[in-house]
Amino acid sequence: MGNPMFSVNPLNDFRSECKKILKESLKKVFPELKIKQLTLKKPPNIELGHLASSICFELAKEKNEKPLKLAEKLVESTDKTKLNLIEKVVSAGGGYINFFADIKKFSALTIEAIRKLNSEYGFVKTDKPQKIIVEHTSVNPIHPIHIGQARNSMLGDALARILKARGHKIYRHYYIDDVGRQTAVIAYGYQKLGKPKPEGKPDHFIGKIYTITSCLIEINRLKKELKRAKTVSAIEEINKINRELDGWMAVAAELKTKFPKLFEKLLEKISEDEDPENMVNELNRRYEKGEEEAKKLVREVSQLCLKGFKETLNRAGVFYDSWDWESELVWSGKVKEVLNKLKKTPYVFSLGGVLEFDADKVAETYNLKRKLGLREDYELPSLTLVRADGTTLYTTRDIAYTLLKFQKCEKVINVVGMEQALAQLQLKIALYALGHGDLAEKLTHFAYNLVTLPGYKMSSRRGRYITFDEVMDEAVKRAYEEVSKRSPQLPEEEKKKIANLVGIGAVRYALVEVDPSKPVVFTWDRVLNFEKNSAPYIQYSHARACSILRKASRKPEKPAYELFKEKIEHEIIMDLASFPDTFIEATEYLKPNMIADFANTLADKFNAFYNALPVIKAEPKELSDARLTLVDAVRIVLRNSLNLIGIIAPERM
RNA sequence: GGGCCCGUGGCGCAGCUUGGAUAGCGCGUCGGCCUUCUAAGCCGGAGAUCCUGGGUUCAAAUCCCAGCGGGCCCGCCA
Repeated sequence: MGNPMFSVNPLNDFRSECKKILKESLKKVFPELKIKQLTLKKPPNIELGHLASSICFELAKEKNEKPLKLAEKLVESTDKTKLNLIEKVVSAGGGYINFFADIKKFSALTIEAIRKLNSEYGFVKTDKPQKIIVEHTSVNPIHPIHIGQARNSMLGDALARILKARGHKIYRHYYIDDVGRQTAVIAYGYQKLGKPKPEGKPDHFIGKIYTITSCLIEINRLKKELKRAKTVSAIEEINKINRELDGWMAVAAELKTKFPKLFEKLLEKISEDEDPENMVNELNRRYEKGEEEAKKLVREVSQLCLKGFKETLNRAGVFYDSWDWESELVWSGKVKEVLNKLKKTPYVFSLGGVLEFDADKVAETYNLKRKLGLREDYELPSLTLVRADGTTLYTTRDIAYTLLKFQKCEKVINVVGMEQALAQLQLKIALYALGHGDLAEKLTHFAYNLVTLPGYKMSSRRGRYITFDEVMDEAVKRAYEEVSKRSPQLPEEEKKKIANLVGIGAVRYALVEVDPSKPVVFTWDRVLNFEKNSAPYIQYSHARACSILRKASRKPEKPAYELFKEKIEHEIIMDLASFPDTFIEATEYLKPNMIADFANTLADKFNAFYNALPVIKAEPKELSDARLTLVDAVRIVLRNSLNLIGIIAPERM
């Protein structure tokens, strides 16, 4: 047969051989049987075998025989002369067929593949590479990125990394939402303050102004509404407004204590205006129209904020290929164009001066409900496309943006919070209405759940959030203390470098490790976890592997893999061989958390191995050599898997 | 009211797409291990109606139906 010297997917090689052998046996025992797809799984315990088939359970009924009897027959009829990677085949349990790998050959195949492919091991290339845009983060440039939004960045960046490793051409896009009322609010406040030079990090500075301005405008608006309600004595409405007002007054009090100077100044300046809310709306209208003065103002604020974002994201290891301004879509007429096309369809209607899009009708007409996973009797809400004052809404502009994205790629992945699921669905349906059903099918909403603070939701408008920056600061600080304590001999520069990649790694890991569909309650000890099931734990395992290799100070010359007799060694080899499988699955199902999980499991096993068995001093030397190659392979796979989720693997810590 | 998502030891999670052998892991807890390659570590113990009830199946944490609990959405916000 002739084994190749190395393999891109050792487990798959073994699995293929098992399937082939099993198929031949089946053919021998049941010549008339037409064999469907065989799936082999890992038994719960490696002592039972490396792969197992449960086919006999299915066959039992049809053949009217006990599963175990069938398994025994099939095992007996295997052609032992054809076994290569397989050491033996046995029947077991109630009727499983278990395959044992030949440890010597399988280890050689796996370890040599890893050491040969090195930084490419595991990253099995797709046979249909695509151009894919991953749009992620896209935080509005009105306040710093908070820890909830950081989940978006971490997931989006990890997705981009794994898809790239899979062989796709990836473009990372940041959509700058500089159009809309929220941006007008911050621009208004910034102007009222006389366009001040930022104190501290610009996005943090902007964030304070935004929250205070937004709060003051809200209070002003509610007070007016209250007055109006009182003139008509609408009791229920008065109560409702009062409750809301109380809430905002509490926010105002909070903000006043936190930022007294800024608060006082903004209060004074905003009080000069009779109707600040209208000023904001006016500014929004002027910006959409592209009036020079408005453009200059809004862009100035946005740029300031973005400067802060870039600093934060670069620090976290997140970079982009393109920063797309939403305003460009409006000014270039792309939004208008889309709107005109939509108006020509039978799905757009005018209601009280606003333009509405009848998503339900489109879904009915094109028979989309089943396809989109909705019940037939579910009525989709309509989508407002244009306000009474002629300005557009976010999703309207997003339709134009989506079409623009598809000019550059074949597939779009939007990393957007789960709470926007309906809007993302309406966007998709709008594409069908425009005759771009083909594109709609290549548009993926990668949804993730909220990060909440214990007891309450984060709210940018209320200034209640924990910033990504402060979380990273705290994590790096803690990592520094830890490194200083554990490795005082290291030079200061190196300690800082390690603290940085460990601290940030911890934060990244904490945010990708959980299934995106599950909510995360932010607690400091969760993100600052430096013990098991954390990036530092995996990084530490990697550093330990490096340390062994460093101290060995010799190349493994004659590794004798047949000397791997320990269960833990076999388990590690199996894990290492499985990495390509895990990678492919994580990529195809868009599950970056699988990678985190894999790395953690491998680190666990490696630490158990580290503790139980000597490497450098193992006897005979051929075993020591074999273990050295195993350690080297673990080192490579830990590093590769960490890199996939944007975490750096240090050689010392 | 309707839609989407989640529900696994005291707490936090994995497993569910593709049903299969004793349901994995972390925190906490109890007890051990630094004169041997970094103790950010390792080993062992205690601890589970896999939300409930039906159904499908030789086999259900996993698939289907109904219900319960929690979150999110249903805006001329994003």
